[in-house]
Amino acid sequence: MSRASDHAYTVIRGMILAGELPPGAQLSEEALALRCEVSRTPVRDALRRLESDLLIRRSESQRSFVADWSDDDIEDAFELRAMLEAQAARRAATRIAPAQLEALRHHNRLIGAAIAGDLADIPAFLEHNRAFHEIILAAAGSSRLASLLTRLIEQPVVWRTAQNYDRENLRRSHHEHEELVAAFDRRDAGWAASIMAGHIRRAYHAYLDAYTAQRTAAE
Amino acid sequence: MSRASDHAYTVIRGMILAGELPPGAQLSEEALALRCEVSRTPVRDALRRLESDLLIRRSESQRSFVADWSDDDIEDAFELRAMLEAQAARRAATRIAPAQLEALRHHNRLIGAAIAGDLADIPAFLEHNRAFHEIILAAAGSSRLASLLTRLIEQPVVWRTAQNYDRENLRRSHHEHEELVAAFDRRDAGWAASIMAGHIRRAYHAYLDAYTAQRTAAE
DNA sequence: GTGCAGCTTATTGTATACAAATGACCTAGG
DNA sequence: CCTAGGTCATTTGTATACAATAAGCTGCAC
Repeated sequence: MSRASDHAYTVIRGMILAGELPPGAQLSEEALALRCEVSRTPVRDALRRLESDLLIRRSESQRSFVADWSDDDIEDAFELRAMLEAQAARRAATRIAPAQLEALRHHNRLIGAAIAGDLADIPAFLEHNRAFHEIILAAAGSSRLASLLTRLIEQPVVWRTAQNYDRENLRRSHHEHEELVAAFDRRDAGWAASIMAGHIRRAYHAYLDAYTAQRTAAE
Repeated sequence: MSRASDHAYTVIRGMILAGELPPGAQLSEEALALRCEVSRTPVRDALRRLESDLLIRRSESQRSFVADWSDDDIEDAFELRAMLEAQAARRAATRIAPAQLEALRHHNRLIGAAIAGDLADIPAFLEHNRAFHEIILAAAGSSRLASLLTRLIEQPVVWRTAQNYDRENLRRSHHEHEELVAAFDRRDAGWAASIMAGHIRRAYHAYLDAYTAQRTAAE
């Protein structure tokens, strides 16, 4: 979209993801406009988009608040994501182009490289992981599915999960990607869907472990 | 939302659903503002919402067009809807309150009444059918699921389907609702999900039949 | 002390003017 | 006749002023 509106979207989204705007905080259009150095109009636009991303919720009187997620909400989000990503993998298995398959192999090789050293390169892992899943979503060839899924991925909780991955989970994730590539190579839709569902559910439990550890540590 | 913006949303949405704005038509904010007798600001707001509903698509240069749906798109929408509504039924089965169960029975009785006479009362059928599915979605207790599903239901194609239901499909729909109530009554999540998935897929084929008949008649 | 009424203030909704960008058309040159 | 370039019209983006509405607060009555 346009410059000012995009800028506002990126800035506000960044502040939410960074925790600068904590869950439950009220958002004033005027304050955000000052912060982003644009007028209220593009800020309103950005808020609507963030609301559709479920990063913001609005009260019945149209005031905006940073969404806060209960444990049930988080489980719910992972459950839906598992279902939809599995469906994406199912569709992709019979539609994926050779070039896309090669691109998957490429990104997973780089994921392997990122986690190979003594200190894992988490930003590189995240980037190639994102690209990997994006290719599958593109190969699924369903704009509706893509539209639904982008509302569930890269949300605060999901985004933070990988930050807390331990070495074992990084290795498993890399291995599951390899299995996905194998399933795509054989054009086995059921296999691809099963691996993907498990892949997301494992990520959920990895998140739970990390989150529980954090909460315990905070006490 | 607010008065003018809501009004614009309702009017534009109505024009699209009624076919007054045909698929592929370009939408000018100014023209719609005149038509709705409001300024461009609430029209822009309404267009963003309709875009998020997938009723409108925007070109890369931000111009708005009425979305047109290929046969694949339609199959895709029904497939996703079947998956998500089945998930809603699965969750609802173990969470539904006695009062909600009774409300389901109530609406399905009225559906039965609406299709009992020689001439079926389609508006009543649609209204109680909508209420029936809405109760299940509420009982599922997942705002995320609700948010995703509302983007798929009541879209042009889905909406037109019931208009073309023949007596046999109306009767089947009523019967499937009864089975859903039975599954909820037994708290059988798997059963409820299966019935719901079949319910939506049957609706898809009913749509296909009606659509094919229309196309054949048009030649 | 509690609760309600009315006012004050903060916040969002709408209209309008203007700026920027895009697309179409038309003309000039090959 | 076709293409390239530029100009003009159309359309969307942004800023700002003003209107409407909702939240919060103060003070009064009970």
